[in-house]
Amino acid sequence: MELALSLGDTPKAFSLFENPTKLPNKSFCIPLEEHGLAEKSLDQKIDSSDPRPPIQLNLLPSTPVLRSQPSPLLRIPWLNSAIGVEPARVSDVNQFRLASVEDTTDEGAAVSSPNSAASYYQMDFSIMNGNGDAEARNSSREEGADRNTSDDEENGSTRKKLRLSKEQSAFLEDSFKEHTTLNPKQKLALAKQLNLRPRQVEVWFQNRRARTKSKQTEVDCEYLKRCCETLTEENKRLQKELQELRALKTSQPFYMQLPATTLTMCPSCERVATNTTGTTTTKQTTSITTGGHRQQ
DNA sequence: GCACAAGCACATCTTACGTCA
DNA sequence: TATGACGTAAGATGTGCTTGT
Repeated sequence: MELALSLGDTPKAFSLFENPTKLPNKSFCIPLEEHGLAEKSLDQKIDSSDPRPPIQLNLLPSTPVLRSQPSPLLRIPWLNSAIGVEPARVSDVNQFRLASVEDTTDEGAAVSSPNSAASYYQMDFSIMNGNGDAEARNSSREEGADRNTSDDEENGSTRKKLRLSKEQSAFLEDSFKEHTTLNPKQKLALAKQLNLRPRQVEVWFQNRRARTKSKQTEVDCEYLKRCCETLTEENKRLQKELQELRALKTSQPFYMQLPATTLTMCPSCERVATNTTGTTTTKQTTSITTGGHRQQ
């Protein structure tokens, strides 16, 4: 039995899954919501009056979302049961990647820049923004688009960072919910739809994945902490029980000949063992010496 | 096998924005 | 109320790795 726990980024440690992108879609996850760690920014971005359902992050430890960083924690069933977490099944959210792609370079995007008359946006987000702040943001975004066509060094001004409008962010979030990586066509389509450069969309998705992973790491840490606490308690309890049994054995040697009244489960192999004096029988027919189970 | 391009993760920088004294 | 310091979120950039051609 191969146990592998990780705090953070140790993808190499999980030899069971060399290529996470080929993992089955039955992975478990620790929903952030359960841990009260749902992204604050997400909450901020999604207006409470927004009729759309709240965006739920499927932060899958093993989804293709973060292809090199599968979180293995919830592959350990006894850990889940130990801390009382009922893992949620999730569906694959990123099943498609088109093999043939068209040109998606930013140069290509420049053709459909916001200032291009040939652009055919499906949604005019500059119109959708109803407040002056958003308008300012859009104007700054257009400055960004202008910067795309003219070098920063050209005007010598410091770059002005754009802030995506609520609508743009919500739209990107929705897209992210559907697929956390973009193929070039999707990237282009999103960029056109949102009046952004493809590079911006790409960067947004990269950052989003990174922050999702960061949050997932937080969740994993919390999860491991709880596991550790639970196991420590269990260890204490078992040590105490062992001491009592030893004391009993020395004081009442004949008592131990009686059959045990409790069943114990080996946490490593999950086999139920009936303990009697001097013998241990498992309820499974397979060898109990495998999988790290130590016969006592 | 090598070169190249594309895409990604990751670390980091930079800027906008909210909070608080 | 205005303001400056501070922290945080998020957009942007650079770098190295992987993968496909």
